[in-house]
Amino acid sequence: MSKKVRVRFAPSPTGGLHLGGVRTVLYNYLFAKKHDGDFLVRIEDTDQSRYVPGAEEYIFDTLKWCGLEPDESVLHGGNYGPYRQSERKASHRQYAEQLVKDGYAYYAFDTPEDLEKMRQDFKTEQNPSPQYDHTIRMKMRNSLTLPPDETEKLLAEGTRHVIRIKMPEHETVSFTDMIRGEVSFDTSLVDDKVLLKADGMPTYHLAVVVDDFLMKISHAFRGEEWLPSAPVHILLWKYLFGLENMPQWAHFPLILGPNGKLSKRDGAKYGFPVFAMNWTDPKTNELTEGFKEKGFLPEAFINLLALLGWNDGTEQEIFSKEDLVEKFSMERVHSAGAKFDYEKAKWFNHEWIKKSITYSLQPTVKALLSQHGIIVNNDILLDKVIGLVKDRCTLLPDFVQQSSFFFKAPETLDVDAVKPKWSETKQLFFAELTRNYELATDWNTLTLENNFKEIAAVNDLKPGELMLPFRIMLVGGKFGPGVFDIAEVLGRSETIERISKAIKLFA
RNA sequence: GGCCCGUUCGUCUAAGGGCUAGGACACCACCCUUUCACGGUGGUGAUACGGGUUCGAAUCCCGUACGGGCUACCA
Repeated sequence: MSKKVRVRFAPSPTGGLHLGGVRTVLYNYLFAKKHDGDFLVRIEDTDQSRYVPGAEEYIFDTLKWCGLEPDESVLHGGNYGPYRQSERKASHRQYAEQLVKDGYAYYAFDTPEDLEKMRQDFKTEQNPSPQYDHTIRMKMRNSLTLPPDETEKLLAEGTRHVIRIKMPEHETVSFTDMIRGEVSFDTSLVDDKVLLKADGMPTYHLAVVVDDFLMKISHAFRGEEWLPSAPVHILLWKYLFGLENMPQWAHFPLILGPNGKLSKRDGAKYGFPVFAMNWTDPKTNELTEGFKEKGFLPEAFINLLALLGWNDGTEQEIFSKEDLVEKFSMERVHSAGAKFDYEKAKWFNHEWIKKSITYSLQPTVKALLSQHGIIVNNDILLDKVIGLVKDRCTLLPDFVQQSSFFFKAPETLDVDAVKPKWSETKQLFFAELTRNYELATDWNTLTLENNFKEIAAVNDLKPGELMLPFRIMLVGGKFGPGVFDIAEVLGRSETIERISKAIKLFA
């Protein structure tokens, strides 16, 4: 039941899942599946003040859409719950107390005002943001500076306090990152991070270590922004559970926007989505567009995300989820950040639409068309249409423009494209074509085209000059598949009707 | 400021001491197509800079510059 590889993804329910977040899940998922391990999701909801209602559900919806459903989570059960960090409160406190007892941590009674004062007092030009570290902890109000009986008294009275880790003064902490190799830190430069907050909730630092231990996590992967706090986590593992039980770490590079770190704002600013799915912040009512709603296929989305910072060493770029599981390797993940390129993202989607089987696109296209007032009940027809137009659709909504005219005569025709070159002979040609099509024994692309060209030849007209008008008659504009293909799908009566109506319009 | 991570075409990247630094997106040209696309062929375009090590460096080492992250009782 418990497998060798257990990885977990731990989002905080404070907003939508952006590109970097989804890529982190993806890589976690791929690694777990590749090694036939378990993929867990734990929710980091220990910060009540930043908790956003609905965000947790949103996260699971996103995972579902991407096809990255966890084996164990709040929703999926399992043997290592609870999967909401806030539900582990008691257990976390106990570990923090243990650290104090062992001399690796201490109680601190400083109020927020005290901390603010400290930052002001010790601020210099060389050090604009002084930390609560070994150089100043002996100047603060904590169980290191207070006499033991006073500490006891304060605790007994229920004075608000936190528990901080006591960073060693001069030690080098190092670990091997699966992507970066050996990374080391001087502990004297790291501050005494809060482990347990005044409200009894653990901070991420304590929670990630305790939970990973309890959940028997073998590999812990997260974004590069966590690298600076890694020494704290390494030390906690050493103090609490032993380094030999510590998971292997990997820190993924960041995904960058056009101007540095990719932000929510970049989406609106540069016109591309940054979240997997639409996310409306209930606090501000601000909408951040999603790839799903923009018209991306989930397969394309995870494909493009996977390739943003990883490749298999060959020239292959299109990977299905199964391919990715098979080919993925942590060693080939880049260490440098990758700038997101929307043009390339769209290319991936285009490739996936082209390679999609027509019937798999049916429900999506049907829904899209019905949003535009076109109800399709002929699946065979729809299938033909999708097959005809999918090569020219980059985003899913392109299907609307590319295929509505098959189901509904165009409301306006691009008359200007025809009129300047319209003539009596051309009008006569189309009248004759109509009669011919009415009587044609076969109704297929080939016959339609042959008859068309024959009549043109008889009337001493170049087919080329007639194709555009014909297209405008059927489609309304200068786009779409081959005209005779369109006519075939449209059927005899519809084709003839559109020609007749248009002739009057052009005259 | 300090600490950490990073630096190959505009962008994503290949090449982990050895032939003209390869591919993809985008862009340009041509072909195909009497629409728009798809497709095909070709083109422009990169090893941040300076030192080492070496017969030989994009690749290893050092420095500089630049970019990013962290520096909360947020994750």
